[in-house]
Amino acid sequence: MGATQKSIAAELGISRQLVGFALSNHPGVSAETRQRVLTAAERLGYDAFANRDARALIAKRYGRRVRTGIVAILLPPEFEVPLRDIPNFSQILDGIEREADRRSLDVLLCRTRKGQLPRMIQSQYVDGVACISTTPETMKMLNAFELPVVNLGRQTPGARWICPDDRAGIALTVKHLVDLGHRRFAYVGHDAKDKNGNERLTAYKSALKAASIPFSENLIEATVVSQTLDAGAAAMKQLLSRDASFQKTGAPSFTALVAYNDMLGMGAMRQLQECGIRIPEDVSVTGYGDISTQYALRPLLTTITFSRDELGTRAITLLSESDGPLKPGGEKLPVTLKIRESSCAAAAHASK
Amino acid sequence: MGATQKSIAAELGISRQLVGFALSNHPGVSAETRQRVLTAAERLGYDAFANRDARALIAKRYGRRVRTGIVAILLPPEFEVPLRDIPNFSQILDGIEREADRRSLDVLLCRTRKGQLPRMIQSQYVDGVACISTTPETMKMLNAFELPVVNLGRQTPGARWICPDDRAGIALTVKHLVDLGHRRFAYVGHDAKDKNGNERLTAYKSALKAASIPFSENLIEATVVSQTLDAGAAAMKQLLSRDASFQKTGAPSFTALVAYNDMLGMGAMRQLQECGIRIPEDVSVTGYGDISTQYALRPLLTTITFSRDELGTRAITLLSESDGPLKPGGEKLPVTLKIRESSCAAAAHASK
DNA sequence: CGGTGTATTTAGCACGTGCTAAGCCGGAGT
DNA sequence: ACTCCGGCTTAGCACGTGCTAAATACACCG
Repeated sequence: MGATQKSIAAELGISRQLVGFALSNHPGVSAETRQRVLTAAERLGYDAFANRDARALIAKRYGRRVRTGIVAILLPPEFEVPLRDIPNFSQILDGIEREADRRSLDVLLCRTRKGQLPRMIQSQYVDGVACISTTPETMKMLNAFELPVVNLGRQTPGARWICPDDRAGIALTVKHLVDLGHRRFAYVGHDAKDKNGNERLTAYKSALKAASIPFSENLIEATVVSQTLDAGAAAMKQLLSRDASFQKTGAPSFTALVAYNDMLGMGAMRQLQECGIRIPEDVSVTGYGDISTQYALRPLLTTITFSRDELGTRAITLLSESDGPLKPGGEKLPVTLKIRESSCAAAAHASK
Repeated sequence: MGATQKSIAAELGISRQLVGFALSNHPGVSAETRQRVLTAAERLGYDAFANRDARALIAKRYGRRVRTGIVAILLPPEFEVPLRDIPNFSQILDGIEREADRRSLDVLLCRTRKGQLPRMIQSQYVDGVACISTTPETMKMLNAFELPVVNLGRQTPGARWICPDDRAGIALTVKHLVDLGHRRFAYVGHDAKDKNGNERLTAYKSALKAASIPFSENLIEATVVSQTLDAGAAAMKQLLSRDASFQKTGAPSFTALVAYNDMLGMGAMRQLQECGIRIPEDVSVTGYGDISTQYALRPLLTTITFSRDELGTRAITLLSESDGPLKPGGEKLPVTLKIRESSCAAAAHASK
């Protein structure tokens, strides 16, 4: 099927090596021979890619890397996050796939298996790796390879990452709530070990400060690592159990709730509703990440959104334009506030 | 980095060939030597996969195929269907990915580029191909390769496919509408060249017959190939322009509309609404495929759904359990009726 | 015509593997 | 002692390629 240098050489009655030189634009080949080789190669359907085993082998011989035209998407381990729970995964993938297609790259989906990096990555069979919200530990492992690697949606010091602009996002949500007249805030879903977690909480605090709203540590609730609806509900349960106002009157001491992300926000919302608290009339809730529309929960979350497409395309662009490791650091994507059904003016609450 | 047979041999002071025999369980190697080789291989981190170039090369030498541990997902060309418009793509992918992970396979996303099959498939670098609703023509091209190939969600004669059970699905929807008291039906979105199209229309006709409902060719509307909202709306416009009752009274001659799929159904619904026809009060609409929840359109479509997960897992199972071409033919997945907001009793219409 | 230099071509190695055939070595049979 | 045989080990080829070094062809000059 696929032609080889040998078969071309046999066709033209010259040596295999000469064909190799001609195909790789080596100097010292007569123009006439080169032309003959090229046309014969065309005619016989010679495809360097088809014989990539040999090329890979020879590349190893000379300590070079060979481009495979494959970029790996490293998914979080399955038991942690099913694909459909990755925020708008198909949008990210859409961006990735479109840009990869434009650059004639293929996309390989793979996962870490029991702490081990995928063999396709370990054996350097990809041109780059885009990670979906991967842990700093895994990023560190990836740094050992001579590959461009970028983490999407999660800040990881010492590695390259692309994230939504958390500071701006939280500032937008708090401003939105303040503009609606809210003065008593709570925050749910902080993870002190997480870089994004710290950034969002810091932004939250400084946004409150900017609006001269008092900040109470008591109204922050942490969650376990698993970011599920149940985790959000549990966190809210905790928060309410410490809330003197809620214990006495059934009305929480806050009218605005900022959640670390949509999933936790929805969980917290569910818990609030189960306690007879109406949303948004009693408490306005905001999320982050804009995944709530996938779920049939009401009300839809007011949240922060950003272009998942751009996240994907930017990642592929970054990877394909470098063939060595990327220098550590991050870049932030612009965010917008999506006002939906879970937030309303605090006045409604006052007049109840 | 990666150990080779050579390096193991050097370590043990034996020949490279002996190492090769020991590793491939060749008979005629003393038990002691074999054990020494295996422990040394373990210790040095010998990974057959890492040296797959050489294995691929030698496989070519002996006319064998070498397993790469990669299955390709062949997407429809980009300009036709963006990923997010593939019905519940992330669910299918979820099933694919989970089963692939379980079998230690990786998943490669690729597209046909200007009519050409992806090079990864052409050069036999995958162990199998799962196609997403691919055309019969492309399936024919794929049949030329010595690979297991299966088409998902579309019947393709001469190739292997997995589909929802169209006959049962349409029977369910028609029965649902009949049970609601509907007697006057219309159908939108027929494509005579499409196998599924024919199957659904045939099922539609025989379901009507079973309920002794008269069938009018006049109340079937075809569409162009592109299955978009606009195409659905255009088809409905056509249908209404031929509808004498609608022309005279503004009320269409049908109270139940069966659409070939959700996308066309939603388009048709939009067109009906624009003509002042209420859904479901005036006309009940059903779709097929259950993708409407992704869109913010109201009312949500009553539709046929099936397990996208199962579609994916079944595909991977099929591919990974065969290393030659699959014999042509299909299998059908069980479907269920999802009653949502677009259908209601015909009585409501009668009493209006 | 022989020598010298340059343009063009070829020989050969290596990458790491699977398989065939040939080599080695100890014990049994004649 | 010589041959033979079976178990174990090694030599060698091939897959297709990129590169180095050697070989060949060719033109030129004294």
